[in-house]
Amino acid sequence: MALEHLFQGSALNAVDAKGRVSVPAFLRSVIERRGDARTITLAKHEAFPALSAYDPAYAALKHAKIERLFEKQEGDSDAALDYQQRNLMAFAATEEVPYDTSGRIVIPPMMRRKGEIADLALFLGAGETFQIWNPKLFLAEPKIPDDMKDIARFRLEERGLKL
Amino acid sequence: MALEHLFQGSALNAVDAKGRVSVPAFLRSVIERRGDARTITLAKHEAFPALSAYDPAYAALKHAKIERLFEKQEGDSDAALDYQQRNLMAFAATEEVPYDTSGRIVIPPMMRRKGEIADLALFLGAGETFQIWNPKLFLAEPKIPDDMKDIARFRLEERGLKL
DNA sequence: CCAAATGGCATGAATATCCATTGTATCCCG
DNA sequence: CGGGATACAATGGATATTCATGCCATTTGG
Repeated sequence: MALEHLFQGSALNAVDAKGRVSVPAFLRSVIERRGDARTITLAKHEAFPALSAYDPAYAALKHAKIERLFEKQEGDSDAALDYQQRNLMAFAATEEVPYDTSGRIVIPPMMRRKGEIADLALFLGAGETFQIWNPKLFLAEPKIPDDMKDIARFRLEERGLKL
Repeated sequence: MALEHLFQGSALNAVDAKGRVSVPAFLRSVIERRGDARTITLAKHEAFPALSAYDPAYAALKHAKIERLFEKQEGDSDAALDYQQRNLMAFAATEEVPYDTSGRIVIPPMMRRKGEIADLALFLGAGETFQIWNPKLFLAEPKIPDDMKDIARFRLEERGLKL
């Protein structure tokens, strides 16, 4: 059980007033190699103030992971509740959005709020999934090691922004 | 689970103004024997002021290791955070670049900065991966034994450079 | 009928692809 | 054993494509 193509790399793109943003081409190419879809599922990240994003192929894998975890925990007192919550988290709390011919998505208002996305979106490959951050929050996040933050610093600098 | 073909040997190639550099043919042949890809993933080396480089086959191996480790630790209090950090380190902090028909890659600006690569690139086979150094930094690195540095000295001399 | 959302097009910059030249190691035949 | 010929590798430069993004047109829903 493993996905063949992995998301990697980073990019910083502009979010316009309508919440539209280009998904970097190198991430789209992974989606299109994994399947023939042109959609992205967005979710609040479990651990960070950011969005987690993935394609339909990963959604199936995610489901399998939840099932497996449940089997492992079976018998634990709160396993059933945990299982329900994970499923809701994975499916109710997500939104699927298509990207257009030029590779742009509209971040739905709820997700924009949950991920605290403003006018810049930092895309980070994370293997099976990728993440979308407000670069400001990424730099402020204590759980992110400092040398990782260099990615954001570099991408901002590249655009002539410093923050 | 081990890769059959290993990177070995050394070479010193020129980096042009656009950041283009030829990947030595003997390294490319290993990549192409491991899989059918023609891309290289670049990362900052964990211990040295240099770049670590590998092919998609090795990236998949790395991904599998991270997943297995997580499944083993699942339930531990900080397993989830550890997992997230490992994934970001392995995938967000790296960049995948294709090489063209003549075997050249463009070192992305961020990697060029992280690896402190100037106008010469020293390629060193390291088994499962290979490294790309600024030869000047290689010679200056205290953790590298002197007889290893003879490789760089020889390659420089070969080009009529001394440093 | 208006406001907002969506899809399509234009542009400038960044990127990739192609072609040409040079150098070097190898091979073959004299 | 020597010398030329040949193939491959590395590199420089020019051209062609692609990407991100602003702008405008069309649609949709209230």
